[in-house]
Amino acid sequence: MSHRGPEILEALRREYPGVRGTELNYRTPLELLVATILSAQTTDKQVNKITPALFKKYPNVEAYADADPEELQEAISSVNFYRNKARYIQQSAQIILDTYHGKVPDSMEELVKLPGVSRKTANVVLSNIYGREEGVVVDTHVMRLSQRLGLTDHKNRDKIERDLMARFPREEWFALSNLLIAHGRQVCHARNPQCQHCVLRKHCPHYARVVLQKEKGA
DNA sequence: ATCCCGAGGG
DNA sequence: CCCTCTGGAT
Repeated sequence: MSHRGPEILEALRREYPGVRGTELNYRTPLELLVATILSAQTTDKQVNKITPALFKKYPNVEAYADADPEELQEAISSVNFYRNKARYIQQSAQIILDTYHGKVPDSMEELVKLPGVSRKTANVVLSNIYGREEGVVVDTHVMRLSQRLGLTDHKNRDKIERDLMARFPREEWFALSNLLIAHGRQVCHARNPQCQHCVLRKHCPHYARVVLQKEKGA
């Protein structure tokens, strides 16, 4: 089972040589933290559409902390769960100001204390900004592909992350996250996975099942 | 109708 | 484990 790890990574690297990190647009740690909070159950494209104006209106931590809650909501109203997210961003900003001298913390332990930040968001910030691979970014794509590829039997995010961390060496965690996400977006879709174009077919139990189903149906 | 780089609460 | 939040694209 775990022997497929290196082959999967190698095939994905060949397929997506340009993949480096997040597709979210940002210039500072704070901007990435905010963009990542906004990206929950929302496409990166959708987030990138609103962040230029948002970052201009709220240029620093103080601006978010002092923001009028309704104005902040309005500024992000086109993304999903905007009321929760506005609250998370403002509360996180206040904590960063009070506890971390206005600087976005650079450890998993501190990041996950922020409201709206769990391991997934923390991993995005840590790996993209600070070059730290404390874990694997388990988003909806990584979750789905890990299950289809038989890299995990779990459906819980943290358990899937543990399985991936156990199967791949730490120095591959960042690349693995980004490659699985790229493949999920381009080929291994939630609804109609393009298995005919998939470079991981021969490693994929899900594909084997799909083929079997077809043969039986035909 | 279903999905998108989820998190918090029960 | 489950549910809610909740808008825009497909």
